[in-house]
Amino acid sequence: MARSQTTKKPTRIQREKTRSILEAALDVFSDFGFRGTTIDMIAKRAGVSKPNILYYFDSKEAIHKALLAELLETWLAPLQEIDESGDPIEEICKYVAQKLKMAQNYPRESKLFAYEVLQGAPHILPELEGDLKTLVATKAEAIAHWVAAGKIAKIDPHHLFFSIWATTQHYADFDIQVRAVLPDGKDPFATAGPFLDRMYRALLSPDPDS
Amino acid sequence: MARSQTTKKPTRIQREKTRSILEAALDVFSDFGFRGTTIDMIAKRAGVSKPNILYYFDSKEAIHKALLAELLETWLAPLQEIDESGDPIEEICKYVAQKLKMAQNYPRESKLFAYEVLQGAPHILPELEGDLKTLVATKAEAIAHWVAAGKIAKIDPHHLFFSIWATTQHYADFDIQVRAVLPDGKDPFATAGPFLDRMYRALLSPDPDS
DNA sequence: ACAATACTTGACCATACAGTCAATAAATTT
DNA sequence: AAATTTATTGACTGTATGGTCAAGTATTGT
Repeated sequence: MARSQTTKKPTRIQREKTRSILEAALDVFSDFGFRGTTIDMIAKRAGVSKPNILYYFDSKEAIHKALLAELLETWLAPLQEIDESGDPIEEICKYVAQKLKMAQNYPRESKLFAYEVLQGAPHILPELEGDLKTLVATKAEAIAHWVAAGKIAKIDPHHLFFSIWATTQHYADFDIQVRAVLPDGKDPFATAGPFLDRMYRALLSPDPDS
Repeated sequence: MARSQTTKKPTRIQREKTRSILEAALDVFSDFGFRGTTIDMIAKRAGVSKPNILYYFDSKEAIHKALLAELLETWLAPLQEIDESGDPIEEICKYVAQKLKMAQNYPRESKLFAYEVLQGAPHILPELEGDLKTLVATKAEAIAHWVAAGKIAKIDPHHLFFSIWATTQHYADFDIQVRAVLPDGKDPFATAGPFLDRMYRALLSPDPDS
């Protein structure tokens, strides 16, 4: 029995099944949350039996953890790309655009993350207080330099990031509300792009007097 | 047996108990979500037995619905106050400040709402597509007038609301993440206030050329 | 004081669900 | 093709939990 994490190298079937289970689990977890999801839902979605799922993962929680671990890497990638030597406003706007695209193309990941944080981040609090905090601190430093050099307006870098995360992920996490409120036929993402671009350019443009 | 919604007028005990149960339920639901909450948790929190809870409410779902119904009223109140005849930028900034204060003082309500919408708004979708949509349409109209009159910059009113909801509620819903990332000793709400005020003033200030 | 009504809860029931196990089937190795 | 290892699942177990019930206690009205 090569159940879940043995030290052996995975077979072809193991790799494929693991992937398809994670894929199905992401579907279900992002819709119903951890507690709202049953292993049977994941099994049905993946087209296998429940014991088969538990042959590849030790528990429901193990699947959840695996998803979150994968998630964090891709989720933070765009932030790393912010380049202090580039043009400040273009760098930030590029980041905003990237985050919005991610909300559009990876809404399941966004919602999984939202559930986790709402819950109090039981699984990823250490990562938030560790990797994320230091990464943000570094980038906040860069932005502080831009401010000090008068290249952008005097704004708090941390709250800048919070506002970007909030405004972009909102379109994934609160998708139902956005579509309920928006006039019929108006595409959320297509119209959000220009709005956010304009908002951050206005916010960051340095004061005339300085 | 005067179980839950009979047509009789409620006794003193009924009013008090109902309130204390809802209070306890808000605590627990906002922390663990609907599925993550058990009636026993609510009972323990409220200091009564489980059957006693079910004496006042027909089901766990009934408690949840009651909370959401209450919530929506208070939640939308600040939006109604936006006054087209007032100063545009001051009206919007007042709204932002009010929403931020609500996130600070009523984080449980914010999280309850977040869970509900993440879930796909199973209980309040009708209200979102009805009351909320029309209210937003009205206020969006007012903002469109301000834009047309050149009093504020050309921005999409709907996305303006989305960004305000996102940025303010973020501090309640993602509280754990905000505190994990923010440098020690820096108060989230105290520092968010000025940031958001500045952001929306920058966004809304009319272009010099127009 | 007495009755009637409102309130409270321990014990219970039925179901849902995470996780196990033994027995079978499919791959893979020899 | 036999042996071995890997994969698969039906049937099962134990527990958690939403909800009921009957039997008691407090409160209120007269």
